[in-house]
Amino acid sequence: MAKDLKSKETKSEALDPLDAFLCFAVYSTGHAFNRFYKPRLDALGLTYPQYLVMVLLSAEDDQTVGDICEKLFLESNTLTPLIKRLEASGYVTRRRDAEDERIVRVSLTAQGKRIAKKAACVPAQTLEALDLPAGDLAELRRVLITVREKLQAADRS
Amino acid sequence: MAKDLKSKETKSEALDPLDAFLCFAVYSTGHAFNRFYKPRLDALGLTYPQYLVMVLLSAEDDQTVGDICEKLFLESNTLTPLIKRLEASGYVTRRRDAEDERIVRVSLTAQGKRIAKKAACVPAQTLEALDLPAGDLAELRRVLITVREKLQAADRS
DNA sequence: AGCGATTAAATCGTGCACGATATAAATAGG
DNA sequence: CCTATTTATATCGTGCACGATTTAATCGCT
Repeated sequence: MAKDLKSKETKSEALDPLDAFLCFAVYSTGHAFNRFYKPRLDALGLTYPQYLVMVLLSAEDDQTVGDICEKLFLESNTLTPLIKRLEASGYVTRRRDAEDERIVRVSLTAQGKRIAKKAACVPAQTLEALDLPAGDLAELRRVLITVREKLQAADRS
Repeated sequence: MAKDLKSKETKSEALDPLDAFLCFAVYSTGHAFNRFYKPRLDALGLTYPQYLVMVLLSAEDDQTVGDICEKLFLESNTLTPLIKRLEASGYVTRRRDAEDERIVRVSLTAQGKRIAKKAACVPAQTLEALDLPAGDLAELRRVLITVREKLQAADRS
C-alpha cells in the first residue's frame, strides 16, 4: 500500500496488476493494433509485418534485405522467409546484386505497387477509429520512440 | 517532397517512413521491451508472456485459464500450451475445478512463487534503464491504454 | 596470390499469436 | 428427462520473432 500513487481502486477488485506495467501497455496495445489491422490487411493478402515491408519498399524500392532488417529492427532469419512469402504472393521480386552476390535486393512488382497503394490508407482509418487529438498521438509516438531508443541503448551496453 | 512536415532530414537518407506510424512505434517498442527483458527472464527460465502469467498469479493465485485469457487479452489457444510449459517447468499446477469440470484452475507452486518474487524486480530495472521522468512514463502508459481500449472498441463494432 | 576474418542471407528449432475447429461439460427448453 | 445450445478448454495449421548455426561471397593482410 506504500507506493500506491494512483488511488484508482474504485472497483472492488482493483484493476489488472499488469496495467501498472508500461511494458504490458505496449505489448497489449501492439496486439490491439494487430487485431485492428488484420481484417483490413487480410483483404490485401498481407500480414502486418509484410505490410511494413511493403510500406518501406513504397518509400524506396529495390532495397536490400539488410536495409529492411535495419529499418524494422528485425533479423534476416525473420525477414528472409517473410519476403519469400511476399514473393510467392507476387508482390515483390528478389534478386542477387550483380556487384556483390551476398546481397539480395527486393523490389515491388506492378501488382505489389497496386497493393501498397491500397494499403496506404489503412493508417488513416486507424487514426480515425482512435478518435484522439492528433497532437496526443504524435506525442505518444514521439515518447514511444524515445523509450525504444533508450531500451536499445541499454541493450547494447 | 510535398508533405514533409518535419524537416528532420539532417541525414542524407531522411528517417524511416515507418516512424511516422503510431502502430510501428508501438510494434517496435514492444520488441525492444522484449529484447530488454529477455536476458533477465532467461535467468529465471521464463519467456515474457510466461512472466506476465506469473505476475497475474502472484497478485491472485488459483485463477482459471479464462481469467488469465481475459487479463492478457489472449485466447486459450495461446495460453493453454504456454501454461502447460509453465507446468512442465514446475512453476504452476493445473487442475480441473471439482464444481465445473470444464474449468481449469492454475496455481503457483512453491518454486513458482520464488521465481515470481525474483521476477518482480525486473520492471524496476527497466524504468531505471529508461531514465525518463516517472510522470512521463505514467502518462505514456495511460495514453497507450486509452488507445488500446479505443482499438478494442472499434474492433468489436 | 592465398587464406583467415568479416559480412549478408539463409536454415533450423522453439515459443508466441491467432483463425478455425474439436471436445467435453454444463445449461436450457420442450 | 433428453436433446440443443452454450461455455471452457484444447488441438491444429500458419506466420512471426529470435538464438544459434550455416553457407557463400567479399575483404584484409601479408
